Amino acid sequence: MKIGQLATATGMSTGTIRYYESEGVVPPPVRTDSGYRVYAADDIQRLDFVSKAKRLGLSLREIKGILQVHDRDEPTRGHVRSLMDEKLEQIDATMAELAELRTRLVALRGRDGDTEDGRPTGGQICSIIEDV
Amino acid sequence: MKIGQLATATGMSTGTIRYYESEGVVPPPVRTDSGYRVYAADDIQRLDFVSKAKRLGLSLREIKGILQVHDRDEPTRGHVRSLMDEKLEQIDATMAELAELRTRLVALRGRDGDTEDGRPTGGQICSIIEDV
DNA sequence: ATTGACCTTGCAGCGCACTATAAGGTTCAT
DNA sequence: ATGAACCTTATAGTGCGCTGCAAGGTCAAT
Repeated sequence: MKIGQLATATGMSTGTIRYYESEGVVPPPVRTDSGYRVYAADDIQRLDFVSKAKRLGLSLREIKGILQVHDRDEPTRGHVRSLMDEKLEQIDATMAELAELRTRLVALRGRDGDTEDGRPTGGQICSIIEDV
Repeated sequence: MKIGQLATATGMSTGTIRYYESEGVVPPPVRTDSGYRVYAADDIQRLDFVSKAKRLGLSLREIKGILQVHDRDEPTRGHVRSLMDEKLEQIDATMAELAELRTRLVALRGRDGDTEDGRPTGGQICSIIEDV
């Protein structure tokens, strides 16, 4: 299988696959005499794994980490579980931040600090933002 | 006031202020004969405005937009309100996405697809991720 | 006159995950 | 033999908001 076919099979671009190789996410494949990359069916699975992990919000760096554990023939489950715990914490933190921001925005949005024509007083730029 | 004093007054770095100038967020100030930037008290207020707007999650581009409205001597309130409405929509969308991701992560995390030692079967890399 | 603290410019680099482009080589069918 | 479709590499650019550096100019005090 050449890189174009692998790209079609996985829904990625050839550029992305080469980029993953440069980042060590996929190993350098065998080459033909003329230098073309040659892939095996395993590589489809590996790239599908990358796609799925990405959809779960894991970064390339994190995915590379999981794959390295796997490539060392160590079990990945524990590693992945703690990664997911981290992700969950991050998600909760982000959601809390967003919720707070939302509250602030809603409160400010409804305020009526400026004059009738929407112009603030006293040289302000926009009291909705400035009176925090 | 020279740029260092303005930086101290606003809690920004001189680099940031020069960057803002290059991006049109603050206008090019008057210069001394030797080329030093000279600022007025107004500029502190403008930069404080930028800080506050950033803390509300507005991008520099959006902040620049508000300031341009203000610099044209038009009222900013309506503009800022609709910007905030956009932000609120974005926040809600992001939070919904995160909530869904969270649900998926929690569900997957607790699963028990791999064998006793945390190793998946059938050549998989990590069934927690792959069995989606 | 020299030190030290400030100021100037322009340009490069960060992290992230790619995408795009140029300039060339290969393979296969016609 | 020619063309299309594929492949190769290296390099640069994207968006965001800065930060850091080098190489020099200025200003005030000593």
